[in-house]
Amino acid sequence: MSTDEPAVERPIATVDLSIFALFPEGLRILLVRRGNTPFEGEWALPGGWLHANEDSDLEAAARRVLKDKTGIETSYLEQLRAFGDPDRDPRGWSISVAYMALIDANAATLRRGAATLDVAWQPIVDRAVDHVLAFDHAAIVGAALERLRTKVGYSTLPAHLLPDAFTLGELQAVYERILGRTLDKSAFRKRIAFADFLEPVAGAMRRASNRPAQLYRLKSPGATVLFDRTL
Amino acid sequence: MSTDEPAVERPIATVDLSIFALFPEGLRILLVRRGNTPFEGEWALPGGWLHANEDSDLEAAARRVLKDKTGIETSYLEQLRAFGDPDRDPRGWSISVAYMALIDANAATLRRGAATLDVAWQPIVDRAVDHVLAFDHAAIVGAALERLRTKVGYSTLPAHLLPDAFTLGELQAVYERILGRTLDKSAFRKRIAFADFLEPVAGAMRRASNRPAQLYRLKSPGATVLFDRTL
DNA sequence: GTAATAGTGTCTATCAGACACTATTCA
DNA sequence: TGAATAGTGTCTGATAGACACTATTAC
Repeated sequence: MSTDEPAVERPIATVDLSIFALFPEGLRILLVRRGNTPFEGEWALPGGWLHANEDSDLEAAARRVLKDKTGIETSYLEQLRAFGDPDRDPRGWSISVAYMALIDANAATLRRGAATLDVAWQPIVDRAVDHVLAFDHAAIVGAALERLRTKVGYSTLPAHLLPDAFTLGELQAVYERILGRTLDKSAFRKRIAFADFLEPVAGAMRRASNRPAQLYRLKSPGATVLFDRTL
Repeated sequence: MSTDEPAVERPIATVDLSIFALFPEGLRILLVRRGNTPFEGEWALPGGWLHANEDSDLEAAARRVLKDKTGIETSYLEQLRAFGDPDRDPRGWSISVAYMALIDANAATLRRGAATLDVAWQPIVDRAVDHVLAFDHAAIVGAALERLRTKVGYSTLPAHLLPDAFTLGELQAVYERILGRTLDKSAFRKRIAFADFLEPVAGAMRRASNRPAQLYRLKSPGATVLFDRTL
């Protein structure tokens, strides 16, 4: 890092979030409709400027946005990467630090916010959103989906799309829906048992018109366990 | 992304590089000694401000820094992530977009540059640099080493630390030095053959006082192949 | 009983790692 | 010849996936 600060303006810097949740119809992403220029009226990722006096770092800014839009404070949140070039924002050279969050759809209470016309869960169809998005947000969503699909294959990440307690059958269904293929029940359970990241909730069972299923929760909700082989 | 631009100043934004190369004594990282405030006289990662009229995006800025310091244009370059908080730079809220580069030590010609007092390959000892570094660059180096060591286990990444043509024995030695353990020759070669990312250089052999070894090169120097299992 | 899902056991093809063996050069 | 590294073949323990089986509930 040199100190030859150029006379030109510093770049615009924002934090933008790809917040995913699983619905009965499939995977959805939280989008907002912009109430201000540029791209007024268009759909975009929730995000915003850094608040210099409020945000202690980039992740804190992302958590602030997540809480503002969904009310959720504890959730899986991971930085994807930074996107930056002179053209993605018509106001000039800009940097977006992109984050991905996974939440339980039932735990979120959407909040529109002052600067947005609308906020909604939009379906993911064919690995993309079926809307034109503001800025380069379509590319950011593409990178987030790529990361999600890749990481699902070798991590405990999908558990964050479920409520705190869930059955192994429900967890397997989440993996299958995101991977887009069926998994063998026996092999899946061996893998989960080996990874050793779940603990049974004592006495808690999911009851239906069949044999009841044991409920499990994450041993360490904050830690994501990586498998050493793909599923 | 909302448009409620605060009255406060936009953050400082820089690109900083962790450039690694393998020397006979071990892994080293390229550092510069700063010639300007803040942290004048201290060692830091090579990096700098975005050049609004010159850089077409963040990676172009990183490639510009890489070329300025080493003369190298083609190299493995990967964004780590962005680091940002109000305290890492005494001048105020700042963002560093961190990149990791791997180069062949013999291909680099170090260039000091106007704003730096010195530029040198510093050894990596115990997963860190044996110097106090400016800003939060020690944390960035730690993240780069973490990414390097993790990714080596399941990718073709170490090949970029070698010259264009190399033997399988040399490639195995690079994996072993970065992983810090020996690998079985037979298993290693089976893995490399399965990954199918090398091609023999016709007729080119490494000669010594033993059986000559076939030289190989990357089929696609730009693409990094990921294994589906760890080494 | 049936329907439905939970949960477990067994078999097998595959493969990573261990290890030994052959091959080819220089000195 | 010996030294050194290149390159290959064989065996074995571990295991992912296929598949069948048992278990337990509601109705």
